[in-house]
Amino acid sequence: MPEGPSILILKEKLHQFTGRKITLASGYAKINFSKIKNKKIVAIKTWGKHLFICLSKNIIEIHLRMFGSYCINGRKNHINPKLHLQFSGAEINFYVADVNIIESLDAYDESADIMSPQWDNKAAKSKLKSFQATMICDALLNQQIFAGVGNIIKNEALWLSKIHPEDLVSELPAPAISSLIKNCIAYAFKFLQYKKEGTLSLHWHAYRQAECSRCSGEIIKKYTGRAKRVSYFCPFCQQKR
DNA sequence: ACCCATGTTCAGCT
DNA sequence: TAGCTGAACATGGG
Repeated sequence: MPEGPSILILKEKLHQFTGRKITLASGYAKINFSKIKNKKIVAIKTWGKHLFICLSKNIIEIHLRMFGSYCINGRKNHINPKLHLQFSGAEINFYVADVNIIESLDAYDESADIMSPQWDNKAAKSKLKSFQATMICDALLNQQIFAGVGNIIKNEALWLSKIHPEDLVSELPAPAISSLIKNCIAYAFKFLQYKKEGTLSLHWHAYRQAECSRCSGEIIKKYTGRAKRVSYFCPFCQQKR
């Protein structure tokens, strides 16, 4: 489910619950349910792939990881919710998610969130400078630099900027870095739009593609970087430097 | 039916 | 000791 844009959609869907009281909270999450029972939701926020259900005192932090899902005003049949929030005549269920109760959002720097109006290009460039020996495919997935970027955005942004996923940060000239950051943000918002339309996969240029939509050459699938995450790229358009 | 994947943490090793 | 790697988690779609 996740990647920043999908979490933003979740936030929008949960907006209707602001001001509402959690009448009952349950699930197999290892949290102190008494901290959220009978509490009112004051805001729904996000940072990267993290969702925050803000109460007056505490914050419920949810991360959907790879397999997480949710159901608003409904339940899945054969799976127990990690977190079930009951309201008068409404409910929210989260499945297979990481759930924590935290005290503040201080640890989350909004200027590193690719979907935030606070996003800061210069800060990202400056952080990248301390990752010279890191492959760009890994740097893009670093949530401290690009919170919200996942494997789809990574692959598409690299393709758009014609950068090889295994290039080291040190090998990339400044204009390439600028282009990559620009495309990253721009594509994240395209992702948001396509996801809402239900047309996300129709717009992929590299991710899970067989053929490059620019040169018609073969797209390579390779496990790259420290994280050994899949990169899809066109070896012709995205030449190694 | 099997394989794979929009993610991250952490134990355990060198 | 610090840095790295693979395991672990766990579901659903192709």
